[in-house]
Amino acid sequence: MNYSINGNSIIVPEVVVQRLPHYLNILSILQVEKTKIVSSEQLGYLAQITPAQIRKDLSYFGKFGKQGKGYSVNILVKRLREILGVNLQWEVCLIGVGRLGRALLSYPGFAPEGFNIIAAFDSDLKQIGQQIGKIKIKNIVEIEEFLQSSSIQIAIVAVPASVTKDILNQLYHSGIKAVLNYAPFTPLDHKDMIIRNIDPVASLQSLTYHLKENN
Amino acid sequence: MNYSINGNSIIVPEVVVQRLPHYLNILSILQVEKTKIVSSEQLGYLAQITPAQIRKDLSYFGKFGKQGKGYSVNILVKRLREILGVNLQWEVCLIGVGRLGRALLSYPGFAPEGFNIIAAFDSDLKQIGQQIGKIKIKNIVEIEEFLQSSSIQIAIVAVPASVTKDILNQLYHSGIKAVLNYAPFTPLDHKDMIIRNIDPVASLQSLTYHLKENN
DNA sequence: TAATGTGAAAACCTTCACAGCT
DNA sequence: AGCTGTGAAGGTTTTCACATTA
Repeated sequence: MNYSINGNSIIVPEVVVQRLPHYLNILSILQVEKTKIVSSEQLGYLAQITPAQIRKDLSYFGKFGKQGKGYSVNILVKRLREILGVNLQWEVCLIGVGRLGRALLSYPGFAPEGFNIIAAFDSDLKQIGQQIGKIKIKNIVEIEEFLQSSSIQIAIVAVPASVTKDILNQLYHSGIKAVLNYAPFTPLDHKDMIIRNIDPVASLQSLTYHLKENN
Repeated sequence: MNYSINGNSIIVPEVVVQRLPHYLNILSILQVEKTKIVSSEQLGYLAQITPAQIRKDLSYFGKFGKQGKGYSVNILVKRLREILGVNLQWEVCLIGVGRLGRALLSYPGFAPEGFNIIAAFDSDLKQIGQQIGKIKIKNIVEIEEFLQSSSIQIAIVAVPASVTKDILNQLYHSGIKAVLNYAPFTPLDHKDMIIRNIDPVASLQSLTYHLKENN
């Protein structure tokens, strides 16, 4: 993915982008603890990443440190939030309000980070019309129309495996640009719609590989 | 991580191990559809991975295909399940029975894959003693003793950020070898305890990077 | 003939090591 | 004096391309 400094577009490896939230997370804790300055050495220790890696990662986006001193925690937090786009508020819609979807609706971790679920959809007639907190569950068939009159770019998908592919296609055609997908992985290559999969079973399966005796 | 073929130990890159559940997932679907043979080309198309990558990945573990033909779906499923250790049943304990923990307890996706949550722990006195399905919630202080008289190697952690580090240390000292961690990332380097983090906020934050205008 | 299995090449990512700045 | 920022080196992962085999 590109990042431009002074009009020069630079390719930032995706692995680097995915480490930034982790840095930000640790820096935010330091900020709460009123730490003013942090070196790549200290940050590396806290993040379990080599100091060189941290400096290199940050260097893709500019020069944020002071040589001989380190990084200002406040400045680095501010800049990382800008880089990630987390300084903005993001409206998100939720697809699927089963057990998992409901847990996500009431998950208190999204809003403080600027992610606000403002609409929820399902296909189950028993669910449609129900009120959960501030949100009234809408019929999935209305989603395309709804998204056309909104600026939502992000969807969280928590639907059964059997309908995931259809839902993702529908979201794509409705203009959704990014998906956090809790359904078991559905490979789909809509370039210009980015999907992050959360699949606990796959994670467990790669853990058991390491637990087996005969490996 | 090592894998031995005919007594020769081979280093398998961790990225490779983490792709295997994905292959297995797609192959299982093919199996249900009664597909008998699949080529790396077809599998690659379905998995959105290059055919060469798939062949290379599989070659770390042996020769499963027939030249000129492709791979037998049944054989490949069987072998991948053995390689991942998913042909076995795994007992798992859950730490934290808040909203998320309860959703995980009733998540129907674990058991069919051989992951059985057989105990749950919390520190909240209101929760302790409660019965959820077949499971009675135990006091977290009893966990070390409990684990010593069991063969559980895997824990799923769904506790508040503030106590995650303590819990992970406690699990480590109780002999837990693998953790699926839903709490915001806690860097900790206990070699010989493997941690997989699931952090939806971090995932969303790396998505918004790509959605910003000025990148 | 068609597709695997695999060395070798290419691409990518991490670490090193030090010039340069404060 | 101390730590950043960064080319260059080193290591890892992916892709290529073809010999091999059913």
